[in-house]
Amino acid sequence: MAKLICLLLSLVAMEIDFLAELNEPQRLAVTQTQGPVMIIAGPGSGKTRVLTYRIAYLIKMGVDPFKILSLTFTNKAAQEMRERISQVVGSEARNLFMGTFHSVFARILRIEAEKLGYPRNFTIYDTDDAKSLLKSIIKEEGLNDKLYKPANIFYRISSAKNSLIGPAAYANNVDFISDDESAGRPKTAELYAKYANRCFLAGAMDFDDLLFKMHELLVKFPEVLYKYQHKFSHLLIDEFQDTNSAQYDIVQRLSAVHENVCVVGDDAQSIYAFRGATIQNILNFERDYPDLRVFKLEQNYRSTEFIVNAANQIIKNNSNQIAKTIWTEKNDGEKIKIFKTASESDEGRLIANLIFEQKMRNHWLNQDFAILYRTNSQSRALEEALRKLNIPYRIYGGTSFYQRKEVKDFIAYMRVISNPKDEEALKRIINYPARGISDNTVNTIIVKAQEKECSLWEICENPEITQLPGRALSSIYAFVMLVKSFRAELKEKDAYQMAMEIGRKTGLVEDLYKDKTVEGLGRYENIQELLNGVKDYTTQESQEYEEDEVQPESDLAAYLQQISLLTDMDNNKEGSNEKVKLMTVHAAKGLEFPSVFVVGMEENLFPSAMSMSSREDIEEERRLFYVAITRAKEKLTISYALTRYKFGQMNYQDPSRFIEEIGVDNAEYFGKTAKVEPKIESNWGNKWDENRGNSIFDKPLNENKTPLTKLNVPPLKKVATVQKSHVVISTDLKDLKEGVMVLHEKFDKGTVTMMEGVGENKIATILFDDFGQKKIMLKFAKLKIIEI
DNA sequence: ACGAGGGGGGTTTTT
DNA sequence: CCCCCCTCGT
Repeated sequence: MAKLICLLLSLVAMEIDFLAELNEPQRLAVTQTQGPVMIIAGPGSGKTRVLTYRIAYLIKMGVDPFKILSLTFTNKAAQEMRERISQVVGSEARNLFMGTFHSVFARILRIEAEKLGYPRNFTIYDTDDAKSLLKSIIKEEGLNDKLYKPANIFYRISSAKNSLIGPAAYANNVDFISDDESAGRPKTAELYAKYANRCFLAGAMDFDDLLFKMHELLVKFPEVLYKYQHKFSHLLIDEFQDTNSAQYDIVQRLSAVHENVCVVGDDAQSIYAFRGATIQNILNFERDYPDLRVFKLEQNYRSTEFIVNAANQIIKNNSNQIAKTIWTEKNDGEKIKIFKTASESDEGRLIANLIFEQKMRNHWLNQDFAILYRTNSQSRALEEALRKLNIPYRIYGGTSFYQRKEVKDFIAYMRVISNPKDEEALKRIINYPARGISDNTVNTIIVKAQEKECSLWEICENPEITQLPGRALSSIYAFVMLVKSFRAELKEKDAYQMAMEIGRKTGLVEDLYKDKTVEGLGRYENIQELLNGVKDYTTQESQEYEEDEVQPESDLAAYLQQISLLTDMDNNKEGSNEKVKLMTVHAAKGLEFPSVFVVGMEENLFPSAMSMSSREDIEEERRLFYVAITRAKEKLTISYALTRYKFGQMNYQDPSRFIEEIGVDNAEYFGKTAKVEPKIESNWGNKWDENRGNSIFDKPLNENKTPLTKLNVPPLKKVATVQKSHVVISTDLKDLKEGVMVLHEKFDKGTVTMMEGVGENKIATILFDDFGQKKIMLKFAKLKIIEI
């Protein structure tokens, strides 16, 4: 009785808590626990809070956490949500089934794999593995690898899988086939079939297979479908606008019995169409669930008024959207600052200075800042500038830790030991470290495996049938023995012990240890880090789940599956909490920062040149910009550069069309001219012709091959006199080795003198000011003196 | 078997 | 420019 009262009291207390913290639509979205629910949630509208409370509420209402499946976009989001829920409901939160689509399905597939003919410890091929396999298939088929590029074929296969089209269906699919034919790649369907078969023989699934095979599992095995339909009584899907048709199909199937499915999304923030995501899912959802309750969260708690206004201004240029108006009560903010800079490095310096200044003025910390860009390669110039001001930063995304060569090699050993059929891993290590198995031998094994329709490993176990010479055979025997000796220990050892064993027996760690070069040291440290990671994983797993029904999964296969789905975002590196964060806009989805910098707002960069062929493309880029600016809570700074290097070639840039869309009332403009011009006059080159005194640019660039370090001073040539209101784009002498371009306003007056002949493939230029003191050196040929 | 050096190709975003 | 791949030399 007392217990019941307690429960009631806590329910009441909780209800009050919820009511206090949630606004009306949020509260409705939380408490509508039965039946299909769709929450359209604008940026900063408390979407995560609603999801968190909804799950907590479900648990408090007596739903078993084991029966709740919550699919998020990143593992980190899941982890954070789990923590927040456990603050409300306690340790029960641990039993929630939470994670990304990919990781949750991988977990289920691990349990059910054998039904599909896969081993339980199947490997997950990452994109590199997949492309490498495709590359060898293309080669084996004797196809022209200029025409059949692995990346391209991979993309085709990926799109097919995301539309639930298997190899057989692909071969009969009019759209796919006609596209391939007109692209001159009629063999694509065949390659798809071969690829799928090879993956199967290798006991491997790629990322898309995790969805595709999950779907197959539910379709082919009604008892499995039944099992999971009843296991999960409540489904929650975050970032629904970024799900693809395969994901939607699976969600529909899983929720078909109870229809307790809650999707949360924002059509205006859909930015993953390129990997099959479709807003159509949101529209279909209304069609497929007539009883659907829809809630719109339109109040933004994150950003100040100017930012929200600008966001609304921008998104209204898109034709395709669900009507909603985001509003905020925070009306005391400052305007968005828009900076025009001369070059990429100038932009970097500006941002670094602004961060420095804002830190001082507002007593903000490094972690309050984020710099967002369209492409990963843009981080370089920013890094340089931040480093010069000693501002600690951390880059998210880009080449992940697990993709480094030495790490991949080490992991390949673990993969082969866990699943010897894993072809890609086997190929990596079969002769690494060198053990006398040549490329030719490996090719013979591949051919034989093809012939026998089996994995490479099975050939290695019986290498006699290849009729290879005795020397090669004995090398293979030795290799097989090595792997088998590891496998024998698999049962009694956890992942960490196995990893240590591998490091010792293969000599991998020792080899790296011996290498005392800087790179070698780095590689050694990476392996150490990897081993630490394995250790953390094993201890964590066994501790956390000790008293629970959940099985500890600290074995090698589980570890491997987990890391292959880990993103850089999930990686909480030491000290990254005190750093400025650099990432692509895509990676910033779902995050927020007090001060946000959106850099490189130039036409052909953002929007990307690759995404301007259709209205849909442009609209996705616009949504991406919308996502970018709505990350900012208080300060938003946008910048663009007038020049940018691309393949070592300097190009003049136009400001992004999106800058205009912000609206002049929401922004202040800074830079060389006071106002942002919608179009920059393209007369950059003309003035030059008038001013230049000779034609050093006409000479072939690679005429002089003196290395940069041997800096001689050839005779000077007077080229031009800079007049007032001219701008010289040049390079600081100290920046020479990095080739950083700067805009020098100081050169209001002065003589520009140039010389040629320094640096490989480059023409260097030296500028003197009138006082003959400051020397500024140009590394690049394309000096321009322009009038503003 | 490995490295240096030439040649060619790429230019988006990611689970 | 940068990175990958191929070749050729040791």
